[in-house]
Amino acid sequence: MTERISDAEHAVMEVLWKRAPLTATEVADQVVQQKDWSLQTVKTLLSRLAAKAVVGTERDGRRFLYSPLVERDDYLTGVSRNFVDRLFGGKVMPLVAHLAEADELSADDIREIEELLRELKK
Amino acid sequence: MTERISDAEHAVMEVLWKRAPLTATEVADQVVQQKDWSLQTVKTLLSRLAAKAVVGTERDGRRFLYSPLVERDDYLTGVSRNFVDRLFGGKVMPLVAHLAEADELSADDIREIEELLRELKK
DNA sequence: ACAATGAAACTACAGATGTAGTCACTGACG
DNA sequence: CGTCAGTGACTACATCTGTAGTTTCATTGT
Repeated sequence: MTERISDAEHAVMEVLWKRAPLTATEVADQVVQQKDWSLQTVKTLLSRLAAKAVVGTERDGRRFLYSPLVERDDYLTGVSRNFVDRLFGGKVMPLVAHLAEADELSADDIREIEELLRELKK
Repeated sequence: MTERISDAEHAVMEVLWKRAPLTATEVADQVVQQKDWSLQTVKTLLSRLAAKAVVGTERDGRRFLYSPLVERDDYLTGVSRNFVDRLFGGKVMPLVAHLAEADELSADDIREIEELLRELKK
């Protein structure tokens, strides 16, 4: 049921998740610092997101204010589960194991994660 | 530099990663148990993968034998890094934290990961 | 030698995606 | 009051993806 968000759209969402509501121009100003896109491109992405009801629009005089309609957390949960399911058979352990073996985990990372897990077991 | 592999193509790759080389028909036989695709669809996917040099072809008389040219591990590393970079700022901890908060981690999962980390620190 | 079979090659086609351009309208400015 | 700049709406268009169908060629059994 969760609407699909493409990579390009995701960059726009990140801006809105950081602060909202924003006008299209404000969003574009932020996005352009990351991606080399034109204002029109950002507007198109906002329209598509609005069409999918992933962002909401609120009229403000001549322009619109855009706000996310889905929580970043919910989105992350969805894509994370999907990712782990597709690539690691739904188990997180193999993912962590893989990252570790690929040297994507520093000693500090490991310490941080251990502490986090200790907290969780409270 | 790592060639993009689409979702559908990935399903085909999983079969080849399990066993290779295989003929197109053999691959399709496996894939069809998971996805409800026609033989032609699987052949198309194999062709696209071959065009991208993600699988290699070896003539065997009248037909071809297909084998993966990229290691599953390398592929996983690439997509995992990309995933963690895009969604969690490149840090694994927030990912684990997120999964934990979203109740995607069972107590068993946590124990397993802890043990894994302990091993790693050796 | 010929017809049926099976496999690769080529073609198809709609929907999603990335990346804009252009049009029309409206309020602000001179 | 006429012009311009900002804004949303609509249009564009090449690729990529998912999902096949059709054509062609070689092989194999009769």
